[in-house]
Amino acid sequence: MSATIREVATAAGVSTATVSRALRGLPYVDEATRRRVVETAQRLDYVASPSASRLASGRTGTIAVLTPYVARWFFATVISGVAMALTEGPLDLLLVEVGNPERPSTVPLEQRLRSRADGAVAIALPDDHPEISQLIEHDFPLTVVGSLSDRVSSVAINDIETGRLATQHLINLGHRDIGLISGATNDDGFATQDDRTDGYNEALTRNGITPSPSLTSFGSFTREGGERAMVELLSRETTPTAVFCLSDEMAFGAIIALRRHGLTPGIDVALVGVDGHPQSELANLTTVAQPVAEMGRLAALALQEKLSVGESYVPSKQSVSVELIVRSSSAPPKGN
Amino acid sequence: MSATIREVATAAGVSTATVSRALRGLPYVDEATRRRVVETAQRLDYVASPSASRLASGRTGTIAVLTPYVARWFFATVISGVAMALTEGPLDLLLVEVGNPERPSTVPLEQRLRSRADGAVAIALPDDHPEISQLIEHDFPLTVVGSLSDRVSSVAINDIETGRLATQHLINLGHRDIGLISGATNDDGFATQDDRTDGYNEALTRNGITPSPSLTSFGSFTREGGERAMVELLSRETTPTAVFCLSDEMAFGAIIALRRHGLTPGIDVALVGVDGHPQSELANLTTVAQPVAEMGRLAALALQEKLSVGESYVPSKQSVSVELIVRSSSAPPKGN
DNA sequence: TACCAATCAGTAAACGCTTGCAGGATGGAG
DNA sequence: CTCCATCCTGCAAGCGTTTACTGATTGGTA
Repeated sequence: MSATIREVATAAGVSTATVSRALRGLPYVDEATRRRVVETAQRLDYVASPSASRLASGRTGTIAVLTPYVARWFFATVISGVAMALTEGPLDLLLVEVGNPERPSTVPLEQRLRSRADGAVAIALPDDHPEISQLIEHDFPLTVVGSLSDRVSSVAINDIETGRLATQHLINLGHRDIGLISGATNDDGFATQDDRTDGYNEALTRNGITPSPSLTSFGSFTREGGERAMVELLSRETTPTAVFCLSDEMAFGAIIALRRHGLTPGIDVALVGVDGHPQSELANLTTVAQPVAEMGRLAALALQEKLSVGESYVPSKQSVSVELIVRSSSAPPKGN
Repeated sequence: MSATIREVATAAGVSTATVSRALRGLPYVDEATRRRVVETAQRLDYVASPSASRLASGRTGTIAVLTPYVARWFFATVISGVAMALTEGPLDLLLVEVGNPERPSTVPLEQRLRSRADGAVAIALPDDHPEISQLIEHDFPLTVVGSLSDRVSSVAINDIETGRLATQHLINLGHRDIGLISGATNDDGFATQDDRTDGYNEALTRNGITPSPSLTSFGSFTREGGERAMVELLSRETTPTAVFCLSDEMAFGAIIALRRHGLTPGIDVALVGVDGHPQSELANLTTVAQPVAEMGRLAALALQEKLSVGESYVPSKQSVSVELIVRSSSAPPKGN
């Protein structure tokens, strides 16, 4: 195999303790000795065995990313943000699928992470998700992105404001019958969804419009779902002149549905999404953009902070700002 | 902390060796003993320390995914395919950024992986990429997806056929001046790109059309790049009536560029992409679709096969089939 | 009945680091 | 010149598993 610390020690004429200290930049090592050790290690192509140092030190030097999906844009982009933050240091990134309803896991999350990662950042998983909650109770260092939390550090946009912003934009354009394409129909605590919906309702109410449940449908945050949801809205008694989609991907689906019905987004039905998805420009989609990669980076940094501070760490809530990007999918209603 | 194997052993009234064997399902342990051990382990909430078993066994139970990008659709989707294959077993997935020109790494890849993963699957990295090549020379178990290789197992589409298919489609529609939006301008061995280009040239030649370098531009496989490349093509002396884009994302950029110039894809300029990107439907983009997630899954399976077989493993080349999906972005030239 | 193969279980030696502890220099202060 | 704090280094005890080996049963066979 590869050289061991003992071989390096022998070759450099020191003890393994000194090699260990020298290579990790610990104090109390003579500069000349350190140079000699480093040089020897290089010459022997020595790299410390992670398993051995993990076992001995109790630290794993890896952080886990917990995500329900890895290929969907939002999730993949957060992951890349985390990766970005990590490549600065020597930390490993362990990818763990969690909370994907289609592929439930058999082993409890806490057990899958124990002695395997020093901490984790969870993507779009609320802190009351069963597995996440369990993790927190075990005092597993955690940071969440995509939802705010009182229990652990979190990075997210203000979802209420986001909903308000998008809806107000449509109202300003003159729309009154504003539909909503939401996510999951079962209301099991998906805060993001609830908050955006609250913002939507708030904006309506504030402008003297009574929210109507008949203008809401659900698209499970997927393109296909968005398509179905739009079709459904189009088949309701009163059809909206504008629709607020809780994600760009659902908005993409909505666009496709409109097209199928011979309708044009922005002409026949105004559309606003959320995300700032790369393809929103292509789709001419008005959207409330969030700095997704940056959110991942911030979450990773917060986690590292927590890991280095230890016990006395105080959870922080970072709320990053969104930006309304207006494109031709949102325009005044036909009459105007 | 958590229970150790010794505590379980004591509690179950056996030796640690027996616990180890019982829990891992090894033979030569009495069924009654095994049950007792398993039950005890469960009761004590025991989970074997990965570091310890890795150190003792020499196996890491981890496979690394090497990728230049984690957020781009193709890469993210391959990763998800790998993850899919891994969740069947107890393997960890280590995510490693490699070969992203914008963020070069300081430590040699081989050292970053040594004793850290049992094997790796590399995404869209040719087997003659410096770091990958070095890995292969060190006999590090590797599988590549996105390019075929003679040195290690690989999963990919037939890129030549892909180029031919797309180009022939355009020719069949009646086009003669068929442009090409390729990837990187510097020809450092990106086989995928070269092969698709070969297929393009072949199709042209076979139909009596002489390929002209003045109809090629480069978009670095990004949307922005595709946009620039299209703008450039539109400014050439003879402008193509159709353009073959080596990726859907570049085609998206091309569409945007066309729109800026008041041109309509499929009417003024026919467009074909490669990938089967989820948003290709939204963009009405004709594309040569590849089963990306499946490719990731196959690569992961091949790697596991290699790991379990060992020395005598013979590298395999898996060529998965593509499918031309025709949409309105490709239509006969205006005159017809 | 004697013998052997197959099963089951335990002992203890790795695996390759980290780190508490202690000892030897060294140099400045008193 | 003595004393002490500081710096440097080595010793050796873990860290928690895995896995040869060895030994003890057991049951089948000749």
